[in-house]
Amino acid sequence: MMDKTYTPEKIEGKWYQNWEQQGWFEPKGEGTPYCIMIPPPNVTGSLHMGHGFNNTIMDTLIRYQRMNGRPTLWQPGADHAGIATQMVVERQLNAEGKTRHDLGRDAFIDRIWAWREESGGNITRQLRRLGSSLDWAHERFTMDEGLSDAVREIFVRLYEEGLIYRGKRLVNWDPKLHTAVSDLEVISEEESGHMWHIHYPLSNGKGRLTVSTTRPETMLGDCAVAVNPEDERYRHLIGELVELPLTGRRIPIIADEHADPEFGTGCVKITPAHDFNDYAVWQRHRDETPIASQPHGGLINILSVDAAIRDNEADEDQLIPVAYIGMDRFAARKQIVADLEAQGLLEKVVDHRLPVPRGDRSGVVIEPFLTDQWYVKVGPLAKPAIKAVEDGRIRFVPDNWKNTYFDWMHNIQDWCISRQIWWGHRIPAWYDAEGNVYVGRDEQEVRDQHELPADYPLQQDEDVLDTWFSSALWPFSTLGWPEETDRLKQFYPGNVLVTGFDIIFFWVARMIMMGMKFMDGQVPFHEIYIHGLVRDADGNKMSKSKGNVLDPLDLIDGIDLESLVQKRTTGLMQPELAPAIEKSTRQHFPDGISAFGTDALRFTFCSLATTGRDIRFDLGRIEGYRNFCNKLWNAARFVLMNTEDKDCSLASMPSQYKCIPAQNCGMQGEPLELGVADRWILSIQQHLIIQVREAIDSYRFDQAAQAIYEFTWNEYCDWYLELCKPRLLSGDEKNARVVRHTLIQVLESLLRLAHPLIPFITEEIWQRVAPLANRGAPTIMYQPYPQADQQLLDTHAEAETEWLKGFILGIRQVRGEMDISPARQMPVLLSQGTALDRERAEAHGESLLSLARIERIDWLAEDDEAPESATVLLGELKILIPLAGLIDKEAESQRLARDIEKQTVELRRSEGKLANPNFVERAPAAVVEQERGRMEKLTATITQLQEQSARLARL
RNA sequence: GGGUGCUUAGCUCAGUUGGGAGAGCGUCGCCUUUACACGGCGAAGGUCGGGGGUUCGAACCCCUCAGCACCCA
Repeated sequence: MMDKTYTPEKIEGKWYQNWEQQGWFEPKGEGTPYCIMIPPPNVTGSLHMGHGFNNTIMDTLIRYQRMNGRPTLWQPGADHAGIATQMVVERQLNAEGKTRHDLGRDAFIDRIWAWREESGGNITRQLRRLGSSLDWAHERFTMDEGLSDAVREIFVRLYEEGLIYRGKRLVNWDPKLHTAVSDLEVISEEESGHMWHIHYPLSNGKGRLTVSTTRPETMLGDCAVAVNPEDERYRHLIGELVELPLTGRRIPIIADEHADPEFGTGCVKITPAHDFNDYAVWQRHRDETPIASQPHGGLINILSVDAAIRDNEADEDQLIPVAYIGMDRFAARKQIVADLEAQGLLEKVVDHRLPVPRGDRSGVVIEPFLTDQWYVKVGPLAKPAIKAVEDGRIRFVPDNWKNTYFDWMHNIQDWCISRQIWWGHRIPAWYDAEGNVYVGRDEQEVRDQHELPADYPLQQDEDVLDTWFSSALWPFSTLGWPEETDRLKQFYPGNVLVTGFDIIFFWVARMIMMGMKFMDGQVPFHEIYIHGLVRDADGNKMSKSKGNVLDPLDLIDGIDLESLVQKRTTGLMQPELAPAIEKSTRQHFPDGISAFGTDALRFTFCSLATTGRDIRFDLGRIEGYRNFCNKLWNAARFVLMNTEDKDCSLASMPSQYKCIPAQNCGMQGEPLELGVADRWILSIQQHLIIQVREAIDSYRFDQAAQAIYEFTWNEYCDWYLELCKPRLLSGDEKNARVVRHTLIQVLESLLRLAHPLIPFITEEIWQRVAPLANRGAPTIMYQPYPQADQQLLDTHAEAETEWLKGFILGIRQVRGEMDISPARQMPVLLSQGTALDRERAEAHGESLLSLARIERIDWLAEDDEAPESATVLLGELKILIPLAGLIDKEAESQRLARDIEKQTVELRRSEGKLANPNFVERAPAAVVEQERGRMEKLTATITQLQEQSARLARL
């Protein structure tokens, strides 16, 4: 006997272990391969709800295709998350009062590896708890040897082709982390600031120019003041010089389009080493003598790696005024503004909103900074990648995401790939004392290639590569590239990439570029399913600092309030946020979170997978789906109670269920005569199968989940099971056998149908149910996914069951509206009606008595006067429930009045439409016909109801 | 400034090529009926953001306004 209540924790762990131990997650079989590349989670982390969502979808697809008989590959892995990981370990060191420099590079990296050993397990444990059927034997990590080989190989090949170069450029510099970061790692948001208006006196003493700037401290590095060549106010000054305050330098006034006459004073200071726009201006003018003759050709860096004012170099004289040397950029700003004011050169300060760029990891203001960096020349790689999406070799789902992709790809900038950190793939470039650069797979190769003797001093580049560089190779590097492995042949290209829209630029586009470049122009995947991002119940993005993250495991296992508060408030980057987080946590989860189990969580994720961008995660939803699991569980419990150790007529399965006689279930092998209800449920299950397959094939997991839910609860449980009960109790063994047979068949295939979404509960129940259907097997995982059987479609049975439902619903409605207890049985009289009604009423007498709780059904003779009754109309048929102390006459007459009112409104609309000649003439005939039918039916119904109402009043 | 998306029941969301708006949760009423109270039965609840247009007919197509969200510069 099954437990009365579904308890996920009793089944989930056991099944996962079993599946994994049996090796069932590895690709098997001969068919067309199916492969999904996992978006590698970041080793520093633990999985959040977004991962849970993403993995549920991938696992559902994988399980679906596996059941369809295809060899499926879904390989786990993680990326090394250079900056994030290094930060985590550095924080640990800080707590010990050390820095990474105390340890040195090698010891520090050892330490990170050690840390990864313990933290990496966290993610894999979570993935397992989610039921992910990943091929664990082939887990990969971007820093493992094979993938590192791939990284070096690609770097060298791109370099040799001129697609990787080194250059001194302005980069986004993170002054806290001391590294360059790519454009994508900079988050620019509007913040409050100021606009300073500063006077720059003309060198000839005949007046001054006023520049406006949001960053006055950078003036120390100015090389010019630009005005718009069209600007009448300043045109005559072009070519003159101004005194750069505080520095004693003279800089030219130049003409450049960059100066916007509408903005501020129309005069812009040009600081090419500290502003991207100014750098561009400088590039346009650097050959002009007034610029070229300045220190460093006008490209004057004034900051240190910490974004403090730097010291002067030996040959610079006093380029940087000594007064400011060593001051942090913000302190320097204050001082410089004060000094300008003291000299009467500050005109005014106004409040100003401006976009401020911050590092996505460090949160500090990013500084445009002049450094040597490595770049990928992206243009040539982007071209074929754009074409692949244009001509449909790669398809976005939903389709319009391709526009986002095109937008970015058409305006793509060269990619800065070097990072000044230690954790990552070290750049395979070596330098000699002369400043020559040698790129190769390793130092020996470099020496061999360039005929450098072993004692010739070479120094490897200190920098490492952007993590996304290795992630971009993921679809082929994880399959063994550059070796030509069988896996690579079998599983590249993958079928679909499942991911959120937030990494289309970071990852998706780069994988396409690299994949096509190094896999002979073959795309890495054919479809990209872009899903929404999981947000909290209020629609806010989940983040550690907001303290609104949910751990999928806490939804599976449950967590009490105190532990949840604890979890959310420890290890915060900004500990001062803790009280607010605690408060809102207590408010949102006053009772903590109860245990819902993996299947409920997965079903919830599936049902949330609509085409929208935001997915609000509401506890009410998961609770509902936990209840669904319980419903399925109890339906199975009912079925098993009535079928185990009983004759289920295994010998005569309908077409798709052909099988051999079972040993453990007495069966006579007699032919089965399916009843209407049996044919009905089998028929609508075929519709369900079609629906679910279509839904999954088109990535509409919400529709798949909805259809399964609807069928299971509202058809199979609410109607079929209820219709079975009287038949099982009737004592008619032949009939009971048919019922048992159908109960089992429908449940068994329903379990297979639902398995990709809710793997655990389906496996658990299936193990008990399948033998009764003569399908016993070690796992449901490799059972065929149901296919609709046209022969089981039965429109007659469907129509007849609709009639039966209508009958029962009508009576229940009266009962409900009159607040009649279900315990109270009621007699029913039938009058009028067609021959078919009589036939059906006869055939379904028992079902009607049972489901509508009817005492007895009698037909009213034609000349008999009906007693005072409540009336339900079912087409021609009148169903009468004698009031007889059961129903208040007044209440019934009110009920009728309400009904007449409702129907009349409908009738008016219908009549109005048909009275419109345009409608009758222009609308399709079928629509007009439908409208006529509707009107006739309404008219008849209203007439009947009115008659009934009048009769009631008379009596 | 440019772009994308959203606005449907109290809440969260579905809604196929335009042909009488649905679900889950919540609410209200009746009920320990032998699978399930994580339940059963019934009910109430909507100017489909506002306005205009196309059409015999618009939640759906077009224009416009408003609000919200995100992306890019």
